[in-house]
Amino acid sequence: MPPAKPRSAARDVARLAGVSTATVSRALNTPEQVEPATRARVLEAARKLRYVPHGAARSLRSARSKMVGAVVPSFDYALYARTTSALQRRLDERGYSLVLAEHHYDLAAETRTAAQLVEHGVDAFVFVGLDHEQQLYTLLEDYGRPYVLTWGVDPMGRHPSVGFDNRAATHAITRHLVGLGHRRFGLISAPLAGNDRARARGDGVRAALAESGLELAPECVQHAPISLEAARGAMQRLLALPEPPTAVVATNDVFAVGAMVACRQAGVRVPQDVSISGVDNTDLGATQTPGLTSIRTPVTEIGRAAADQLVARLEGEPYGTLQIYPIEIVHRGSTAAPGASAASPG
Amino acid sequence: MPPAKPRSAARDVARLAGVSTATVSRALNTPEQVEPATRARVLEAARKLRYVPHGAARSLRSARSKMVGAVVPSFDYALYARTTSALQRRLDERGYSLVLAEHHYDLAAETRTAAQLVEHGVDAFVFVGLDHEQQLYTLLEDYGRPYVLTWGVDPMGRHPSVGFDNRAATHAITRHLVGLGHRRFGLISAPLAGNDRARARGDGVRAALAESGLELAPECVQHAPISLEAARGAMQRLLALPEPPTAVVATNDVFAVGAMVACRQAGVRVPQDVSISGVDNTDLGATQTPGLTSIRTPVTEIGRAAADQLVARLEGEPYGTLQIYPIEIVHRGSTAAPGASAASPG
DNA sequence: CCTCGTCATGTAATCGATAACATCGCGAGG
DNA sequence: CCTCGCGATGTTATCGATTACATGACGAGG
Repeated sequence: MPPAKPRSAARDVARLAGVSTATVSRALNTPEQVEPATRARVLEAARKLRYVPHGAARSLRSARSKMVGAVVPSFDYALYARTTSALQRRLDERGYSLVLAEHHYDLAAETRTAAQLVEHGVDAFVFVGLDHEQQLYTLLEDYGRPYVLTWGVDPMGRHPSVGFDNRAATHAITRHLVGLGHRRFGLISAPLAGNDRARARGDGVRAALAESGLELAPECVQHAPISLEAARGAMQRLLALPEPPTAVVATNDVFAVGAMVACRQAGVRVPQDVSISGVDNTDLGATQTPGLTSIRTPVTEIGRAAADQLVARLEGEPYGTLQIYPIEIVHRGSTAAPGASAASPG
Repeated sequence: MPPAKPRSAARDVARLAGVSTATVSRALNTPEQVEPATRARVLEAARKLRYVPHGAARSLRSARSKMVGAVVPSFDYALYARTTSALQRRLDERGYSLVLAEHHYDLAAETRTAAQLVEHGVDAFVFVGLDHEQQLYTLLEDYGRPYVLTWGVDPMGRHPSVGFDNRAATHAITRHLVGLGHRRFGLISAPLAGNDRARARGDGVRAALAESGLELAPECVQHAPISLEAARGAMQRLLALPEPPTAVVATNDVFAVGAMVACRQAGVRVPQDVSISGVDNTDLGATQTPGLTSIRTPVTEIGRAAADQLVARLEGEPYGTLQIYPIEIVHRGSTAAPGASAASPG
């Protein structure tokens, strides 16, 4: 490595501009406090020296790093990526940076990661879902770090959250399927441990069925890690049942597409032999043949709202702690009345 | 916000353990330098007080933040997400954290973002592709920050890079299609500005065609931003040509799937009427009907190798600056001889 | 003409961990 | 028995920007 040119410090800028380091700091941070002529000299000097303030020194002194941390389950799931992208854009507009980490659906890892980020001086946090270790909340409170939970709304309002009603999402889809005449349902869901979204979505299915006097047979419920491959296996098990379901509700699009793949391979027709629905309305589902009926979830809205709330709190502006966005069914060709001929293509 | 409990500092741990702050620091960072009994007392005290070292103070003094920054074009493209995920896991294993940012295919934004991260004390950088502003390299050199370019390999070896031969990827696919008997080709590519991957992939197509005395008609080349919708439009334009191509090479799977959607809507059969191929071998392509022929690219390998190289450089270990991974065609049903009946399903 | 307040700027303490240097104690070698 | 050396630990200067406080100049009001 070539010997690094020593970075310019506030001291160098001060010398060049003929002022003190205090004035440099003021010219950059509270420009209205400094004579326009002086300010101009300082800014010019800073530009010439390509001065970049030393963030560590700044956070050390001012206890502010202008970094927001997001700890998501996985980068790999398209939805979180979209939300994170929206989050970053909005933070960027407000002069904050995003630090991103994943915990691979391990809540203990999530707490450890958050601790590391606190160590690095991250000012505020975004988490996914409502299920978290008590220890995480303790950490955040001890260090006075604001946070927002996303993708779910805390019914008790104990934690600031932005999201939508996960239960309502699958409830709406299930009602739709019941309305089409389905009576025997399957459910493909993520493991429930530490995943409130999966629980709420499962509950939505059960509640909608109960309203019509139906229920979910235990053998018709399959849990799988979020991957196409696992979902394919889950669907294969459902198809192998003596009396397979005529409608399968998947708690997200990845599961639903995995299920469609399994049907294709088994020669089971969608939607004539089985209807399949997802949640999240991803490109993956939308481009299948037939198109996947799904629920549009407020992916980018969540990211933006989380950013707005955190920045507001950090800057001492007013903010609301609970934001619920509406969802919407997107009908495509993967759902139809049982035994019907193909629905309009999606 | 409840009044934050003042965070425990090294001083508090020192007091509780009956040692000096220097010993606390040593017990945590260079444990072999401290008496086992003392070390145990310190660690116990740190645990009790839930002590988290102050990262800003540490970086200020030691000029090390243990953070690696990755600036990617977009979180939204599944491939970068996979690579980033692998990168983060490996960094985590080595005791580093990942700071992630996106630049939305804007190289000036990329440089600005990197400057911000330097300001926050990020130790080393990962970038995507070979095209970057000279100013970015200057910044990195001035501040002595190691970096790796990913997803492409620098033929001149001027910059450390890990990736694969983008040109070879489309070259191989095009040769395959020529071998099947195709003579009239289409290309759907990302805009070339600031995107060396797109350029290399386009070159690969042209080179393979040239070897068989063929060429790409100008009207058969479509540029589009990376989105399904844009790719659909591009394919519609190709289909509207007086003499549409019988084989369309897309420079990534998103384009290819967008093209398949356009065909479906236009009643054009894949692969009988037109063959379509992608690059990157994503789930999106793999689950289409028919399955998309694509190129498996070393997504996770790139992330891991980038992490390994940077950590090695930061820790003063030996490292190689150039790593090229092999690629592989994945044949599925979307490619066949022109006018053939359906190939084996994918 | 003198005093006081205000605005612009300088001076120096400060944030918390690290690391160079100082010190202490103990065992080995002369 | 004394000294030297080394390992363990303490003391303190330091990283760079911020900010409380000090200073000095200038103008208004008595």
